[in-house]
Amino acid sequence: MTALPNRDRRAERREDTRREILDAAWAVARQDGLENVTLRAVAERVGMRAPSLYSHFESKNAIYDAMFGQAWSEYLDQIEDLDASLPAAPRKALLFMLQTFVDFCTADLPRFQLMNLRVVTGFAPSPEAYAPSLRVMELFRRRAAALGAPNDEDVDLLAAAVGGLVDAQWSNDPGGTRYIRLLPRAIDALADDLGLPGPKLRRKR
Amino acid sequence: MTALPNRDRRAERREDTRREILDAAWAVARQDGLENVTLRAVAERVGMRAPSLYSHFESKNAIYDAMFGQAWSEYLDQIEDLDASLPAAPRKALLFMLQTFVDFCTADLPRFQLMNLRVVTGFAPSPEAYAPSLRVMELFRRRAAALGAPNDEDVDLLAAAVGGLVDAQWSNDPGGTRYIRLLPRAIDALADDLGLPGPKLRRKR
DNA sequence: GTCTATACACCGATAGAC
DNA sequence: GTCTATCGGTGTATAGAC
Repeated sequence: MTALPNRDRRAERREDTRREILDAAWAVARQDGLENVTLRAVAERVGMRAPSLYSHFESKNAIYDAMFGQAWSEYLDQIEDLDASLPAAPRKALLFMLQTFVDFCTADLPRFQLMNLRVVTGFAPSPEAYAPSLRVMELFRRRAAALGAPNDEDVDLLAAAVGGLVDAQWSNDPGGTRYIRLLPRAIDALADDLGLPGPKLRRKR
Repeated sequence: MTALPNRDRRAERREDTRREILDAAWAVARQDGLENVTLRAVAERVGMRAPSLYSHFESKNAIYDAMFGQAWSEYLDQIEDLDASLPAAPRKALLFMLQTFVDFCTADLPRFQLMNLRVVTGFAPSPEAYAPSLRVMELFRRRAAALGAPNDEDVDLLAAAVGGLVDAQWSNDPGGTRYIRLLPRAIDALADDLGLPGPKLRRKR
């Protein structure tokens, strides 16, 4: 009976290659647009021929799928250990949380398109890739409940409104702040409606 | 000196053909998805070969452009003569206006994607096609001002939030009402923030 | 297992005959 | 104005070298 190595070096290398391919895909997406990602362009960036990618991903949509999961996981990592640094005031805490999402989404257009819009037709995230986005939503619900907004509908409305602000920002004023600067006002309005304690984030006009 | 006919029959026929092509493009978009529209599929539907479309549109993006303008014009027509039938209560009037937009956007996914999202990369609407969407926004601002919301920022926030609701509806619960049913609550919250007179659309929890 | 070479069917677009 | 023929590109599939 031979001893098994305690690390599977082959699997590690495989995982490295997969990550390298995904990095290349992100780079191409940022340069040429999310749906202008081509297997040939990705392959060239990692020093391969296009068909070789099929040794690591079973299709182009599988690459999109992995990118989708990667993006949400990255955001999840960023907010997971944030409980300690949340402000005490409920509205400020809400703003802080949502602002991290807005910042994350406005920093990278193809990432936002992949995470929040259904830009790539024929692509629907697999349950596995969808999981981290559900965890984000769950975490958000838990924190909102702790702040005094226990209702799922409230969180849905807030999430949809924030997504709408980011989308409008990218669509109508890319690089500017015309829409996303309205986030504090949106939170105040909703918080008032929910009966969340003050103080208000913005002065009333 | 020969008399000119008072109608340019040739131009009329040309316009008819253009409209026929656009109708076919919408049909393909609804069947196969907005970005799976191919010139060959559109041409087949109108009984042509693909290259013949170039006699009527200078590129595929020009077809998208015309569709974009068509969609917004259609919505503009629908709401232009609505002043008379608006409810008297400000919040009800606001809800009525926004509900027409939500209904219009939830009725047809490719149309919504073309109007509100930037799904087709490399496509940006021409100034000419963009005009009717600006007229819709202008009309909306005018009516909101008449209802007591004269500030551009308020209208921006409301528009972005409504767009977010529709997008979340299509992305996470297509065919359902989970998000769009929150419209009255969203309006109440914003209206309270703006100091718009009641009565409220929804009972407070 | 990993990669290359090659092929296929499709895409948007153009040239030129009629 | 519509056609055929064709171009360079695409995603995808498979055979086979190593």
